[in-house]
Amino acid sequence: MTITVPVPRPETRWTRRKDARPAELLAAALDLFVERGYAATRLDDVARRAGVSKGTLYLYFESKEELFKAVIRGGLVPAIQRNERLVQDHAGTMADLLEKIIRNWWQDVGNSQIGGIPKLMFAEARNFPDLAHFYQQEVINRGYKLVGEVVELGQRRGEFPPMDTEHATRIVLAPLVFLLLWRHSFDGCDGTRIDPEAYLRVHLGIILDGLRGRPSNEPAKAPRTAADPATSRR
Amino acid sequence: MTITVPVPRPETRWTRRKDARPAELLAAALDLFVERGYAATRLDDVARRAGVSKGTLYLYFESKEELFKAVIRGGLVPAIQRNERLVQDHAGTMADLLEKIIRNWWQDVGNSQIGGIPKLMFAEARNFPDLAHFYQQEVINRGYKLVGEVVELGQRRGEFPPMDTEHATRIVLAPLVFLLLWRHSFDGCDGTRIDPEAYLRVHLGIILDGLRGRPSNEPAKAPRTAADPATSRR
Amino acid sequence: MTITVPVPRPETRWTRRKDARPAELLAAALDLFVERGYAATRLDDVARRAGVSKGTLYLYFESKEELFKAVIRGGLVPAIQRNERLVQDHAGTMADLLEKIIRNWWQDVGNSQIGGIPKLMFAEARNFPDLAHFYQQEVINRGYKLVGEVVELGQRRGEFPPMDTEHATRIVLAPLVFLLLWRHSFDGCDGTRIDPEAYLRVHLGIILDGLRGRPSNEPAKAPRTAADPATSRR
Amino acid sequence: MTITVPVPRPETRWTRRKDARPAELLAAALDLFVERGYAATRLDDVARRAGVSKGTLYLYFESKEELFKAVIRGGLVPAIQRNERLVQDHAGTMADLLEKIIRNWWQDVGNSQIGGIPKLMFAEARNFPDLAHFYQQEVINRGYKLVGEVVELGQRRGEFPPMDTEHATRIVLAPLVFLLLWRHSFDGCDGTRIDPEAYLRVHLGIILDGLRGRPSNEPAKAPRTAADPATSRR
DNA sequence: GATGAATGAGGGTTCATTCAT
DNA sequence: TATGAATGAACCCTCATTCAT
Repeated sequence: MTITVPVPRPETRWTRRKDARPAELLAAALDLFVERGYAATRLDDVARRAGVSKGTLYLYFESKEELFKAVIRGGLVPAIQRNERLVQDHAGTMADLLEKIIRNWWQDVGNSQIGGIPKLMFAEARNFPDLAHFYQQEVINRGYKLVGEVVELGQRRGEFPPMDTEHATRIVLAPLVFLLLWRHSFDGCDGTRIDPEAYLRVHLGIILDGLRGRPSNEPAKAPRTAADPATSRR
Repeated sequence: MTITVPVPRPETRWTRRKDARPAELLAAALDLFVERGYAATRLDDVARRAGVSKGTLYLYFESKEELFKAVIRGGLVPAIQRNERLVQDHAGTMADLLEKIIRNWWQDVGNSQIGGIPKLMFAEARNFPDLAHFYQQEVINRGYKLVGEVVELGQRRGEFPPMDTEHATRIVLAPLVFLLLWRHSFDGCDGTRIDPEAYLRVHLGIILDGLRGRPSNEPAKAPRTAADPATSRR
Repeated sequence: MTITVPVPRPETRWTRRKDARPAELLAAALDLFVERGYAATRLDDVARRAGVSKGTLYLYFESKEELFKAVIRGGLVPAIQRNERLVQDHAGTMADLLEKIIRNWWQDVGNSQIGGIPKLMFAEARNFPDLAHFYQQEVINRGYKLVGEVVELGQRRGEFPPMDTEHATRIVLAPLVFLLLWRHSFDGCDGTRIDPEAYLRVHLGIILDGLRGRPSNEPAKAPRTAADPATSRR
Repeated sequence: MTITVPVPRPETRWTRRKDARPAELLAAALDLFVERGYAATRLDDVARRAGVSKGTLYLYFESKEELFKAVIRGGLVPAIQRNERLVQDHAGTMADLLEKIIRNWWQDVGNSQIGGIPKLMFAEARNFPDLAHFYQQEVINRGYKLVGEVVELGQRRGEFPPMDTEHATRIVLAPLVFLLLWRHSFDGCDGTRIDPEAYLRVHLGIILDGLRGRPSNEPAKAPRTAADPATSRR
């Protein structure tokens, strides 16, 4: 019915195809929400950043709250799904799997703006109970289950000793969450900047072997020289 | 307008020595800031909760921002100081010291309202750079240094293997921060509730020995009270 | 962008002869204006109800105000004209004529949506002076003159006693206007619903007996169909 | 508790006692609502007319809708009550009573701004169902009952002939309502202005002669010469 | 002629802040 | 010191109107 002719459209402000708008708006909103928080973000600014007028926002989102929800919904689930597939297909050790998951997750989430969503969610969970519920179902619980399965499988295989898997899973996840929060709050604020690669490497090392290290023969971790992680653990 | 009869009224609301006021106001403000976040907290509510009128707030704090800063400033420093003294006086193993610190900290911070401050600070750090700076100096860095010294000393004494102490310290702290954030956001929201005691115990266990546990013969760590974790985990 | 294939599509929505459009739009607008009032009616809704897009409205009406005026203008004049002809052609008593007029008018106006126009006009007269002027000229004055002539003729013929015809005419009309307003506002709102037939019958009875006086024992007025009112009133 | 000293207060803008404010605000709101209708009335204007800022409105009324409701509530009920008492205490004929009621009502309502409320209510009843309900209960039904009792008593006493009292009551009231609406809409718009006194006199004459029937030969009503109404009916 | 995405002025509402008492 | 009425800037949201397609 509608035929898009290859004529180069002069890109007037409101000739942009409707399909692109929501994504642009969500991107702008994500930026600002992450940067300033929910309340401090003015829809005027979101609109301006997306290059549209304020009213246009309301063609696509019913309210600020709905916009917020849409940002949350679109943001993290895909990254989780990727790792869910990874877990199903993985063949090697659980330690390797954990490393891969962490690496993936950092690539997908840590380096992009959506990594700022958890900060938002922690801040606003009590103000938006239904949204918190949604987030817990779709992000937290799925991520938790994902890692939990790895931990549990590791135990069953004898790779990890028996333990309280529920809490152990949380301990595995906590430093990842912390890193995200840090990056979107204090990081660089005082000159201090956490190097994510190194931080994650150490996290993995500690998770696997603890501060006291593996009494076995090989060195758990070379402090700060940042040996090739693949080497340091084989 | 209101005529104060010269009868000595020893305990009316507004006869209270003014010294108590700031603390009452800060307590009320803390409650609400923690519960709702900075922007969503109305000074009206703070005043009402403190049992004063809105105008009175301005006798003690120049603005909402100043009130917020005062809340943050007053919040965590004392808890840190306690542990700083603990480190200086400690005699036993670093593992024991770590356990004590965590326990203290949970007692002081985890169970009180001030435990909600980190959530606030993460959320608002980018909106209040100077406050973030203060918080980083007075809370984060001091807490970091505190734990960092323990880790480092553990290494020098040979209790811990050599490692990247800076990141290791963060990995030790991250689950503590996470627990605080969780309690003031999602905890109980979905029926899921983290049991702090158990969580911290597992945390300590993992930190010290990792998921893979200590292959040697001695029990990883018997967290004070609890049954042998090996047991408790089936 | 949209390419119309030369296949003759005989009855698509937008192939309709443009002559029908204005009437459809006016009908939709009338419905909504009557239901919600001028300000609360959104052009979006008018367009949707007429099955066109919002922009199309502006092909036919310069503005919301013009649309409103068109609705009002088109509304009642035909009904008035019908009765004007009736008066000219009538042969019998004035009482009969009055009854016929009232009956006609209720048929034409009372049961249709245009009966809601007076409510609109009373509400908006002060906001649209020129429209009020038009309405007064074309509807009120003509209706007034119409009934006034009947009253006056009745007097001259001796059918009615002498009286202040101007106000008497208004008194004749007022209950008719009231009925219209009622139907489009409170009717049925509280369970109370005025039965127009009975109401009009009583009105006629009162008006006539008032105008003519009751010569004494004979039944006031037997409105066409209905059971003898004397009976119907116990 | 609060002692109002007789010192002439310099009448600063916001020293005005809180007690006076609501009435001032309601008066301003009434004026504007009546003049422009509900939607077209801006709270800014209401505030300005009352000599306060917009925010002040919200100290006294939760929303525009509540303000509207308050205007309605305060407006008409007292006038009704006055006539309710009148009915209870009345000793003479029902015709006299009706005349008094109409006269009172015009004094209380017709000449003041609150006479504009019915116009508002008819216009907005469908948009505010709960308000319509309230109005019907507190104003319409009470007024209806008031007049209905007079009519019914007149019948039982033989002063009026038997009739359908329910509708007859409405026919008595309709011209009164009409007059109010007229005054707040078209009156004077086209040069035409209804003289309330004369109009009401004629109304009464018609109603009574209709209700009582003409005793026979005496002239019902001298057209527009405005004979003393007391005379014209005895 | 018809569309519907885009606009932007305008109004209701909130709330930090002020200040006469 | 304490009050709380008053302020007014700011923000969310609506909707009549426009215009490229």
